[in-house]
Amino acid sequence: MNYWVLKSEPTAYSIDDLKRDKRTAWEGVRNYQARNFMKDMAVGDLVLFYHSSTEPVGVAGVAKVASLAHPDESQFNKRDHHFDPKATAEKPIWHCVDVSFVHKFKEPIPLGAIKADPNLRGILLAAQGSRLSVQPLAEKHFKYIVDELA
DNA sequence: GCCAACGTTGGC
DNA sequence: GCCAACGTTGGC
Repeated sequence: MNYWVLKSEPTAYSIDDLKRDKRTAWEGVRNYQARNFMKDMAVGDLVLFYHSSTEPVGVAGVAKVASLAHPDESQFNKRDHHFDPKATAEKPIWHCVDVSFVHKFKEPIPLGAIKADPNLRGILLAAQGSRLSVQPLAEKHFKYIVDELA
């Protein structure tokens, strides 16, 4: 079992939206590295749901991978902001997994607390210039955040 | 709103 | 295949 971080701007899609929807396709990722990580995901993998561009930025809760990667439908939709003219149904370019809601933390764990914690040294989330919206996460870091910080 | 970091594009 | 220009991300 593997662990991951998924970032989202809460104005676009928040953990409350996921709580309401229970499950959603994680569409709109348009970065090859992030896409490749989603292809590596397995059903049941656990995910930290991270809120970016908000106050405070940080981990808002836990989600779970609910499907293997499948073609991201938004790449085919001309009206969608994430439309990709180079993608075809036969040769889709972008893939996404479904994720389901697990838990929302009472208070989000601020990025600052994650950066300051020596137990989380090396976590990709705290790395300088870490813009990737889908990131792998060490099991020990996942457990520490959920068990000790949440 | 600024800007550093990073990814992508495209001319050569 | 290099690399400058450009676009995007995302913390601050």
